[in-house]
Amino acid sequence: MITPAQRYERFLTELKAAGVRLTEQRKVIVKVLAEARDHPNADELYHRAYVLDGSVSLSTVYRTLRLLEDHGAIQRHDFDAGRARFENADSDHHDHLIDIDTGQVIEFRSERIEKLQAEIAAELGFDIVRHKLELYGRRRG
Amino acid sequence: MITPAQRYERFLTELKAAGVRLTEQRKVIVKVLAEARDHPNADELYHRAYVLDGSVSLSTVYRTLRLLEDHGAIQRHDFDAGRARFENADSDHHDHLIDIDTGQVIEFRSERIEKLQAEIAAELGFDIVRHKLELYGRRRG
DNA sequence: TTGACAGATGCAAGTAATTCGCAATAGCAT
DNA sequence: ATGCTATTGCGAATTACTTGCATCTGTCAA
Repeated sequence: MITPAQRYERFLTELKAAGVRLTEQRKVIVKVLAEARDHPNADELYHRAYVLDGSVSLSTVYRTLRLLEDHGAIQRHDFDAGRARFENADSDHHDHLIDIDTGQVIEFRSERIEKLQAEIAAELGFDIVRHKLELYGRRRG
Repeated sequence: MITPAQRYERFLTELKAAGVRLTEQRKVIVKVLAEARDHPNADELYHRAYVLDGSVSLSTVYRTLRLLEDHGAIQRHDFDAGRARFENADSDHHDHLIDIDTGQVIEFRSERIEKLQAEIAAELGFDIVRHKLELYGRRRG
């Protein structure tokens, strides 16, 4: 199991190797991302980073998010339209189940669904580059 | 196979039955939607409607889209973040495969995937209310 | 058919999320 | 330490959509 600290180091190493300048602000934002156990949006990330370092601005959060996304370090989601959410991309691929009553996001993975998707795309003459599978449900009770 | 004209009449009947006022603008917008074979966004719908009736405004397009969505007559999609697209909701449920090179949207349906999704949700203790499955792919060549 | 009125419309202004221009600042290689 | 260039914060701009308000128009009762 990878720890937040390990993930943080891994992020920095990766960025450095890519020739990215390691500014104080980027380090803080990356740290916040590495420690996130949820799927925060830009504003939430900004607030968490600001607490650690008041020199972080929202603009830089947005710029850093794009940078990290371009480097494949994080993943962007659009669960609810109008507000992107982010998560580390180092873990295995998974899909999401969103509790429509609480907004809670549950991660899951199904080999069978992955395989079926590839089959369907192949039948239509396509190769899948990425996909989005979100289940919106209500807890049984 | 339902024709655009039939779909148009069905829309009007449905709205009238719901006590919705049938204004000239709404009729034009509904007509454009009934005839759409693609998944147009608000702006595209506005332009198509404007050609038929210059008294249609973008505001009314947005207001009508929300009205129709609330009545379950159309479906909203957020394929690419930032721009919602719409389609008639009268056809059977289907998912979408988006060609990342051309933006073309292909519809498909897989019973097996639908069933798997329900199974997965059940395992996690949820009932699915709705879901979103979008495959983003590239044509084989 | 007409008249009244609640609900719908266009316009322009307002939001919310995100991006951008620019002058000041700070990594990092030397 | 120094210089070059990328990066930053700020506020303004952009995009997609929503809303306030005065005016207009379906609809229904007479």
